[in-house]
Amino acid sequence: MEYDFTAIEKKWQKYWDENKTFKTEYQPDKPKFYVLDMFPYPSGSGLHVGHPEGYTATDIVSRYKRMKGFNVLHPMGWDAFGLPAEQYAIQTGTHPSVTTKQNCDTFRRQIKALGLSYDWDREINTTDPSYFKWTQWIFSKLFNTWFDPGIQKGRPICELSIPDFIKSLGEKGIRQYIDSKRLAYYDNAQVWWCGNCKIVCANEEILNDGSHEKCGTKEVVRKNLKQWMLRIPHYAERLLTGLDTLKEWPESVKDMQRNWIGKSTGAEVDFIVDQTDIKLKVYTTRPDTLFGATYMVVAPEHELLNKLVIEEKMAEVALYIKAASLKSDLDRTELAKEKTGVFTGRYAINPVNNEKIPIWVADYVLMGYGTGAIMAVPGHDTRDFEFAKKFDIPVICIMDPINAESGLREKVLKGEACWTEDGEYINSSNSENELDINGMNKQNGILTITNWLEEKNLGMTAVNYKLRDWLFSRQRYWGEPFPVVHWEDGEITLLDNEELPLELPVLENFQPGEGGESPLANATDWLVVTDRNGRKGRRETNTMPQWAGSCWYYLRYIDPANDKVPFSAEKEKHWMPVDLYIGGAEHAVLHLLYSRFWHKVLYDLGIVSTDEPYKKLYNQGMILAFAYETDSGSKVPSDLVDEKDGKYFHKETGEELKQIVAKMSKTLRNVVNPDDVINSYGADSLRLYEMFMGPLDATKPWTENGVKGVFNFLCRAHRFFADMNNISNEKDDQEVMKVLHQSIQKITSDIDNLKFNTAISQLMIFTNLAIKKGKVSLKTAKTFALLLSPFAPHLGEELWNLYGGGKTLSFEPWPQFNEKFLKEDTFEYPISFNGKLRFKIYFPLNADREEIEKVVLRHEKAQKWIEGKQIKKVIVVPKKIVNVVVI
RNA sequence: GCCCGGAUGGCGGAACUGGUAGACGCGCUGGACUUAAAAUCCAGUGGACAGCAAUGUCUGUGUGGGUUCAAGUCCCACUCCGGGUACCA
Repeated sequence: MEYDFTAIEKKWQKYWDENKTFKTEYQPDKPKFYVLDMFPYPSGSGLHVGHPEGYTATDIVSRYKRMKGFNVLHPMGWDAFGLPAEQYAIQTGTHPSVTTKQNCDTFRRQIKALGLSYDWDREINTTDPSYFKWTQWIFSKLFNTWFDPGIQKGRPICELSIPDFIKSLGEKGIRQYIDSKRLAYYDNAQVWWCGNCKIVCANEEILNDGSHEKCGTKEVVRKNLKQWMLRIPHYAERLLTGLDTLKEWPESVKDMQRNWIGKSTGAEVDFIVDQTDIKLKVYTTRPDTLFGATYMVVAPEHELLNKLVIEEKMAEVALYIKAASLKSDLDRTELAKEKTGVFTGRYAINPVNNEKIPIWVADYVLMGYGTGAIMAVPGHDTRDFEFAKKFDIPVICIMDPINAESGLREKVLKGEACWTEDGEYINSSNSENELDINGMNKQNGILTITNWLEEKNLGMTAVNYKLRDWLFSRQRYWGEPFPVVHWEDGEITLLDNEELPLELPVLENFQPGEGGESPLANATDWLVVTDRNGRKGRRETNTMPQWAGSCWYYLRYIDPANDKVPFSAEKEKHWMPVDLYIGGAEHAVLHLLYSRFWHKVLYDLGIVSTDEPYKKLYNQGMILAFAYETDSGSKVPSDLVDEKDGKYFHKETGEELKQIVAKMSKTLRNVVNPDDVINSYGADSLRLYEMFMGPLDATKPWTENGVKGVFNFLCRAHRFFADMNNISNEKDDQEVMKVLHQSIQKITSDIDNLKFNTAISQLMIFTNLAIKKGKVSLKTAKTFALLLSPFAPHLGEELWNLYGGGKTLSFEPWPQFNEKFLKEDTFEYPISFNGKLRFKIYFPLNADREEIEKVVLRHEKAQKWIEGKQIKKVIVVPKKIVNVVVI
C-alpha cells in the first residue's frame, strides 16, 4: 500500500474545513489556552519556508492542548497595510486593496495546505475598515489619555487638573497645556526624505551607509514635517519593570528591550555661566568626576546657545550650527568620525572648585538626550578625551587606576590616556566647601558628591531613558487614516466614535503629494471638511505606521465580529493573556515594545484586564540555505554549482567553491518554496522536517536530503501502521510497552518544552521498534496515531480513521504514560577506574553499595586495573555509575 | 566599543539537577532482493593503533589553564562565528 500523501492530505483538509473542526466557541467553564503566531505581512511573493516553522510549532501545541482538554484559541490573520502594495499601485495604478486581497488569498491557500488548525472564522485583516475602526478608536484613547507620574498610571484627559497659572493664560494656554500631556500629540519632527524617490522613508529603510535601501541613492535628507508622536517614554519605567514579571520570556529579548529603554541614573548639575545670569544644566552619570571637568559642551540645537555665545564668536558658531543642521543623525553619529566643535568664548564656573572652564558647542552632544549639555571630563570619558586631544584642552586625572597595568597607569596619571573604570580618587578635594572624596572608590564617590550637590542646592539625582517619543505617522496612502481634523484656527479635533471608521478615499493617483505629503493630499473631496459653523478644516494626510494594526490584533481575535466594541470585556477576561506567542526575533524590540505600551494604556483605562499581553514568548530561528562562494568571496548561484565527493565546483569555470550558509535569496537562487516541498513530499513531511531540523530557536540550513529523511520515516510509518496485517489482537510484549510508554512520557514533556526535534526522534525510535517486532496491538497502534498527530496531523487522522477510531482524533484524550511499564529491576552499571570506563555489570536495583563494591572488586576484569595498585576509594552512585579510585 | 547567544563525527543535531559523549536523521561502506537500476530490507560507521578475529588500548565536545573520584556540562583566561546596539554623557 503506497503512502499517497496528496490524497490523504486533501481529504483531511477538506474534512476539517467542512466540519469546522477547529472552530473555537466561548466556553467559560473550560480551561483556556491562547496560542498566537505573529501574523504575516502578505507579500506578493507568497509564503517562504520560514513561515511554516513558527506556524507548525504553534499548531503542534494547539493540537496537543486540545487533546489535553483545553479550549484552544488559535487564530490567523493579515498585517496587510504596508509599502509594497502602495509602490505597486504607483507603478501600475492597481489599488492596494486589490493587490492585498490577492496576496491574502495566496497566503490563505498556502497556509491551509499546511494543515494548520486555525479557526478561520476569526480571520482578521488590518486593512479591513471593521478592523481599523478600532485601531482608530484606540488612537482616540491615546489622544485622550495623559500619564500621571505620581501614580505611574495613564488616566483620562478629563481627570487632568489644570494649574491656576495655566488657567490664567486663557483658552489657548489651557489647550496647549492639555496637548502637552496627551499620549498622542502633533508636532514638528524630523523625517527621512528620499529626494530620488520623492517619498518619506521609515528609519529602517535607511541603510547604515546613509543610502535608501529601495533606490540605493544617497539623496536622503532630514525634513521637518508636522507629525503625530506617541509619548511612550512616559511608560518607560512601567515597560522596564514589567519585564521582570515576564518569567517565560527569553532573557535575550528582555535584555534587548532593557537596552532599548536605556535607563540610566546620574545627576543633573547646574553650572553658572561666567559674567551672565545663565544657569546651564547638565546631565551626568558621573557626578563624581566633577573635579576632572575641564570644559563643557552644548548641543548645536541647545536653546541657550545663542545667549551664550560672545559677540566675536557669533559668526563662527552660527556657521557651525548651520553645518550641523545639514548633517543627518547618521553623519553625526558615524563611528571613527573626527570630532568637531567651536569655542563659544564663554566660561562656566565648576561648582566644586569654582574654576572657570570653557564652553564649547559640538555635535557629539545630542539635544535629544539628557539636557543637551554636558560637563566634559576628558580624563575619564573616551569621547571627551578624543575631543580634548584634538582641541588641546587640558586633561586632568582625578582617579588613580590602582589596578591597571603599570604602563597604562602612568599614562592615565599624566593625562595621556583615558580611564573609565573604578580606582581611587586623587585631586578631588576642596577644603573651602568641605568636599573631599580622595581615596574613595567610584561607588562612594558618586554617592558623596551627589549628596553634596543636593545639600548645596546645586544639583540632584536624575534618571534618563534612551527611549524616545514614537514617531507615529507616515506620509503614505496605504495605512490607517487618523480620525482627526485640523481646523483653520489651529484646533485639532477627533472624529466622534460614531463617525468611525474613517475610510481611505478611493484614489487613482498614488504619487506622493507636494512637499512630502502623503498621496492623501490629492484626495481633495475627502480632505476638506466644514463644520456646522462654517469653519473649514482639513483631514490628516498622514496615515498610521504598520505597527499600529499589529499593536492590538491579539485582542481582536477574541471577538472579531463585534461591531459595538473592539471586544467584549467578558471574553477578554476569559482569553487573556496570550499563553504562547511565537514569532521571529526581528520583532524582539519594536513590535513587542509598542504592543506592550498600548496594552498598558488600555489596562490603565480599564479596557483590558492584564498588565502584560503575552505570558510566554518564544523566538523561532531563521531557516537559511547553503550557498557557495569562490576564494575571493564572491557568491555563486546554486544552480551553477556541481558537487563531487563532498566538494563543490563551479559548473563553468571548474573552480573549487566553499559551501557557506546564507539567507535564502533570489540572487543566490537557493530559495525553497513550500508549495514545491508539499507537492513532492507532502505537508506532513514539510512540517515534520522543519521541526526535526534542530531546536526551534536555532538558525539552521535547509537541506533537501533532510526532507527526504523525514519523508522516508513517514513512508515507513505508513507502510507499517496502515497495514492491518501488522495490527494484532494479542498483547504487546514488555519491550514494546516499555518503549511505548517512554515515548508517551518523552513526547509529552518535549511538547511542553517546545523541543519538537527530540519528540520526533522518539516517534522514529518507536516506529523502528514496531517494524522490528513485526506486529503491535490495536491499542498501541491507536496510541501511536495520537502521538504522531500533532506533528503529522493528516497521517494521524488517516490511521485513526483506519483503526475505526471515529471521525477526528482532534479531541481524543492525549495518551497517559504508566510508570509500571517504565520500571526496571536491574541496572547495567558502567564500571570505571579513575574515571575511565572499563566494563559493565548488571546489578539489581535494590543492591546496596557494599555488595556492589564487593562484586566489582572481585570481578575478573577488575583485576587488570587493580593489580599492583592501592584502592583509595570506591564511589557508587545508585543508578548512575561506579568509579574505583586507584593509585 | 558595549550587551546577548553559540562552537560536539563527513553533515543537521542528542546528552536529565556534573555520572556510559555522539540518541535520531542524512551521508558513506558492505550485504540481501533484482537481468540491471531505483525502491526496500539487513549490518557497519568519531579518529588512531594492534589483531585473522571476537576484541583490546590510546585519543576525542573551539584553544589554554583550574575545580572534582568524575567535566560537553562548573570556574578563569582566550580565539572564532552569529544577533542586537552604538558619540545616550
